[in-house]
Amino acid sequence: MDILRDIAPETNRSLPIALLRAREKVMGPIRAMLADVGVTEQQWRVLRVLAERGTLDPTEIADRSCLLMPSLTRILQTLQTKGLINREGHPTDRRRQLVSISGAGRQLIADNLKESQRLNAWLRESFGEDKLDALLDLLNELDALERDPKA
Amino acid sequence: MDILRDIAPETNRSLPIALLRAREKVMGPIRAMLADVGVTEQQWRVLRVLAERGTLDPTEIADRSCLLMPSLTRILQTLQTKGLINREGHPTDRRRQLVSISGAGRQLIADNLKESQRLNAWLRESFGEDKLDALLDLLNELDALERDPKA
DNA sequence: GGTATATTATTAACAAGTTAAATAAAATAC
DNA sequence: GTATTTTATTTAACTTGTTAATAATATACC
Repeated sequence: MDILRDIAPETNRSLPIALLRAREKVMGPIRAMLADVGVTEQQWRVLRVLAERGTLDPTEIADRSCLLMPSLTRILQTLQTKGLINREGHPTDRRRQLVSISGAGRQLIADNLKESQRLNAWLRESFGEDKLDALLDLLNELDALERDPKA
Repeated sequence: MDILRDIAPETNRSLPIALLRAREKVMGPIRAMLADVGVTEQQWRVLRVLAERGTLDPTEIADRSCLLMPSLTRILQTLQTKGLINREGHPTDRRRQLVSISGAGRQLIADNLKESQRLNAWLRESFGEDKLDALLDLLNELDALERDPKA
């Protein structure tokens, strides 16, 4: 009946689930805001990266927005259909392409800037600047761990 | 060009992305292990909950395994096809059903117990017991925040 | 130069996330 | 005791996550 007693901590002591719940808490309001504008959380991430860094190739976009290439391929198609990005071939490497945000894309970001800032401010205030920093530090440290294949 | 300078922190200072990366770090090895057995991360979560708490109705499974009902519906269908769970109608409330793990389901969990424990041990050792606890505390605290609709 | 290898991006196939709506049974109102 | 409302679950439609396969181009090296 309780084979798992030793490996199944209460769900709030399970790191994967705790990460899932925390992420949902943070993303919920953002998703709601974006739904009104008709873009998904991932499309928003791509637009932000492009607005922030300028023209990029898909590989770098995927890296910076934490998306896998197959997902990004579909997302770029969607964003292009919506007229939120521009794509052109890379001048010297014909495998690659160059992607940049369009004027409409910039406008969409500008339209949601204020609300996005409000959500960030809410987080900093309710949770506390110090705790937020501590949490980010721990998360980055966890992400930096190296796991050797079969230790 | 940099409308976002003030709301777009470096990606490792963005909480949603940091949570995403940390989760991938933790789940990667687990997913790899489960792939060999032919179950997904979410199916594994459902099986664990059932093994841990016994017979439950879908609503409680969804709550404990952090899945939305539509996802759970599909997952339960898959698990039933694989013979890993049993389903029966609720004796008094015919809207509900009762789900329990099958012998094969228990066996699958037992087969992966050792490896799962090794992964947990690796995490505790590489990251540190104290940091792990601190991280879980912060995540739970974040999850407990109340956000009023339009503050 | 020409072949093997690596890199970039896309496609395919299936599982899951998300929102909205549909369905069905039970509880409640009056 | 029927109409209405609430609750439990499923279905639908669309987007993304994930792994594997494929096509096209670049690079390495003989």
